[in-house]
Amino acid sequence: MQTLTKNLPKCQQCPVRASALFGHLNTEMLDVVRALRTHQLVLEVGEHLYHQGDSPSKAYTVYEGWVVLYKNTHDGERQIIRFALAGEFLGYKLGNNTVYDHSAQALSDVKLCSFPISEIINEAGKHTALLLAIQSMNDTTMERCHSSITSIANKTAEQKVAYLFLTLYAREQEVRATEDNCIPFYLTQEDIGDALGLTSIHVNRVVQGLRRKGLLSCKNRCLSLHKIEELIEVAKMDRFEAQQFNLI
Amino acid sequence: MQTLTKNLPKCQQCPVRASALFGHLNTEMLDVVRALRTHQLVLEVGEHLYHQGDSPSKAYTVYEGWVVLYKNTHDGERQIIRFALAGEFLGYKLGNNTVYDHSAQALSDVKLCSFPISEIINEAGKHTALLLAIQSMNDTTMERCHSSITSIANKTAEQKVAYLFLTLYAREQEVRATEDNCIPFYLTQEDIGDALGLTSIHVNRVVQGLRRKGLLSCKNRCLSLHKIEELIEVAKMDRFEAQQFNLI
DNA sequence: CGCACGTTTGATTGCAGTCAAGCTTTGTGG
DNA sequence: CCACAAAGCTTGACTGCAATCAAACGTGCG
Repeated sequence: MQTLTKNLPKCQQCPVRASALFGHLNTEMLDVVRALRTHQLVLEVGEHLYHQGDSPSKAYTVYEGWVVLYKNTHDGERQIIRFALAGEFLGYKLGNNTVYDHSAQALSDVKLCSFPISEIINEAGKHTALLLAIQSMNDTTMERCHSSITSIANKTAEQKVAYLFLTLYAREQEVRATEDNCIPFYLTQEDIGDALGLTSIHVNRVVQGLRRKGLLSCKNRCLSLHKIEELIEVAKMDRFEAQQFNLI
Repeated sequence: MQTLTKNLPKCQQCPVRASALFGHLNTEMLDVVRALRTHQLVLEVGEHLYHQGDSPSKAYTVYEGWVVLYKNTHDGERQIIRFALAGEFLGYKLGNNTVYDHSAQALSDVKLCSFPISEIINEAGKHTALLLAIQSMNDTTMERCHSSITSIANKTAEQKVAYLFLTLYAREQEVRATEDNCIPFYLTQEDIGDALGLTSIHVNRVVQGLRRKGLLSCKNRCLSLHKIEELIEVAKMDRFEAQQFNLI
């Protein structure tokens, strides 16, 4: 893990700002936030940002790359809780005697902006706008969690996989609109399985099925969705949710 | 839904205070909170507190009874997100153009304390202690959500059911310690199925299995766990989590 | 080149869903 | 207070989706 403290990029020109935590803060508030950002972190693929059981002291926004959050399970496997993409907020948890219930690991090379939690709290007390921004980010994460539960508990393997692809695709498109409807994709089939409660073998069969139907292609760490509408149908994603993700 | 505005119980003598959102606030802060609580609500079994799609304006703490939070699924069923027991906080979500992603319904007769969200925000800006209390409640809910995902995705039906029973039992014990290790239990087997992604028929078989092993009994809306240690083993609940729930 | 990691294929197994029907409890109205 | 309906629980037979086991194939990297 490498730490950068000099020549940090300006928040106002931040490429992920629009979709990031602090997206809808005004210029003045942005200065407050920037003052909190003490440094940037660089992680290589596979490196951990924190481990389950660590005491939290910093929160982070992903500047570039993908981070996976996971819990260790009873049988020595891992359950992936969520994927944090560019612009997203993670690690925010109050620290007195509490510890992280999950680990955070880099899925690609990752760059993060780092904020001391105690100072965030401090500033949030002074600026309602910041408080609202954080709470609103929290709400989004919570809703994603709810959708995750719903998906994992009630859908077939094909529906789950299609759903996951659609949501990752939509979230990635939001930060970096690509003309060729292709996004960088850092997950192995094992990762997908660990996120959805499936074996990588079954994920493989399902992904092949989706490919054969011409709905998507996925090679060279790059995912293309060819028929969004049909995928939404396959995933049994409801219209409201599809709209929230800007898919229709 | 009935609204009470007079002779509201004092927060300082609140039976659920210790485990409630505002449990670790000092007396002074408690007065601030009480001032926010404009009224109490009374719901009968089956009544809704709010529906998926409603705009949030109030947050609530459960004063007595059980509330179920659920999402409608693509196939017309429902996925239960969580159960809110006495002392818990729900409905807290920022309101500008956003709507609830789930519904809240009374599982028993329920009494709630009601707080305008905008005023909570206001006061949280003035009192860091309140901000921390809310954030800490948020963290707990989030962690429960993570555990839910892990349980639903990776456990067998028997493990999931045992796990759910243990957690509900522990949470209920926390507010009202019962000498006869028996808690009021408001769930049907259908509810359990909807929470865990199982059919009620399969839940039935599993519950019978646990009964036959002498691990628990459940009749007359009353649940007793006879062998906690063994249930923890069956549920594959890890020691750390069991400790968090005060089960060991 | 060879190893490690990820993907692919096939055969078999088993957990939980589905369908169908009977039983028990609860609660409501005559 | 009884009758009957509705809701919830229980049982059995059968089915199917996804796990498991086993092994081969690609591919990128040291």
